[in-house]
Amino acid sequence: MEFRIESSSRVPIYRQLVGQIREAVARGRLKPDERLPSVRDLSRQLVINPNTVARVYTELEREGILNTRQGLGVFVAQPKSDLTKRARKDRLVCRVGGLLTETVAPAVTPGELLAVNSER
Amino acid sequence: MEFRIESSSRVPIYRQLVGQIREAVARGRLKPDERLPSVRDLSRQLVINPNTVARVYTELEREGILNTRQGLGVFVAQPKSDLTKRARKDRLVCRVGGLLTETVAPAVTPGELLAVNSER
Amino acid sequence: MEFRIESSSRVPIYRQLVGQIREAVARGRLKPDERLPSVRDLSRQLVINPNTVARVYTELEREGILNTRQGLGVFVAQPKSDLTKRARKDRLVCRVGGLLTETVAPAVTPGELLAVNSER
Amino acid sequence: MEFRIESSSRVPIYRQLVGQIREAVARGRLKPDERLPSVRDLSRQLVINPNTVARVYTELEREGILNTRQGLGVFVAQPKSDLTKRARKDRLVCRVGGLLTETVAPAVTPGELLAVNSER
DNA sequence: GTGGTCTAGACCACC
DNA sequence: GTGGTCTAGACCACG
Repeated sequence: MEFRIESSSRVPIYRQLVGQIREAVARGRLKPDERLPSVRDLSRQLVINPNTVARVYTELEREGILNTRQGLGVFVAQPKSDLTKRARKDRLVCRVGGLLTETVAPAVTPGELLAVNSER
Repeated sequence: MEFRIESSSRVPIYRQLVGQIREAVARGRLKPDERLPSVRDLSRQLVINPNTVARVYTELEREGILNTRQGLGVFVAQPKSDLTKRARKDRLVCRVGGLLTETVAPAVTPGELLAVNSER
Repeated sequence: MEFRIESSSRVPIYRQLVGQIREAVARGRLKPDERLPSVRDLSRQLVINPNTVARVYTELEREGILNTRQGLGVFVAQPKSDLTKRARKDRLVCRVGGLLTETVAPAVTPGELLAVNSER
Repeated sequence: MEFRIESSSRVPIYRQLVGQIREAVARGRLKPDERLPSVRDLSRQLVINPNTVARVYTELEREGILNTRQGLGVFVAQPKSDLTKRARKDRLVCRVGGLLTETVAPAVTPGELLAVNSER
């Protein structure tokens, strides 16, 4: 499993990582009980501060996506309840709606939106 | 035209205002050549610093959404050229795509996305 | 003789007018001893503040391009010496050079520059 | 890399700085991924307010010339796409054209223009 | 009156 | 340490 950091992005590094791990878990690229790289390894690999990686793991543990086992490492947690999935979906729907109004010229047809979705 | 600032929000004041004005222009609640409140008036009304309002106007002017006329005030700009519209659309499509992967939930159907769009 | 003000421009109105009159005189569209519109007429025509027009005439009079005859109006002055022409040319050469470095990507060929010049 | 502020100039400090950095990047004196002085350092060096430096960096980032990495500093961005280069070129050609008519002196020969270009 | 620029100094998020 | 945001208050150019 590989992660990528875009240092030119305005999105904080820790948020980029959180997002990528969340996505990997959701898509099954990271499976329950699979072990993640250690804080030190991942920080060296991405050339970022170890504190930043630690923060990412902590945050995802609070969300219930990861859990740490003392002395063993950080692991993917068991799948969550449907309730959480529902919450995530609502959040997405809300944010997309926000984007649509934020952009002044919404000359985007439904078809184009779907094309973006299906490409991914 | 009224604006609201939520000081409890984590979103910077100036970004809240930028968003509201952008949206108002996009929705036609603010029309081309319409004058916006003066920097001083709006800052008094929202109880924020005049510099913060000035920053908002400056940023929106750089985006081509507003333009200022020295000594007269700040006005809604004429709609942009198709070229710029194209650029905005590309930006939107790209950001929506990013959202779709960032958010874990693939449990959103195309129909739901469109519903969000049509509501607005 | 007609003048045009672009209110969306960041260039101050009075500077736009000064430039247009200077150009008109230089190109011979306004000839020596020709009378310009009165301050009040021109301000009404352009829908700008009379003070602004007055400032323009004052500035051009200081430059020796116009002169006012009390009770009669403002007129185009007699042609200037070559020394002033030389000074203007130097100014232009300097400003074009500045533009060329200011723009980050000077992917403009000499031929293109000349094309701009000849079109006008 | 050194910057100079002329406080006697009518050009705002932040615009002087923006121009110098833009030029340095264009000329290759500042190379992609090179780090610029921190806001605090540069403000101390030039004896100006940190906010003014921050404004410069913010503006250049919006232009895509710089990008900031949280907690690390501000860096020269990678060269832009051809599309953007094209836009810049168009802008330049347009502005040069404007200069040519604004300035009264048509007494500049094509050869002189080119001389300015090649000197730089 | 309008916006534009600058300073001084504060607090915050991120690394 | 880094940049980002906000406030307070000053002075200037423009209309």
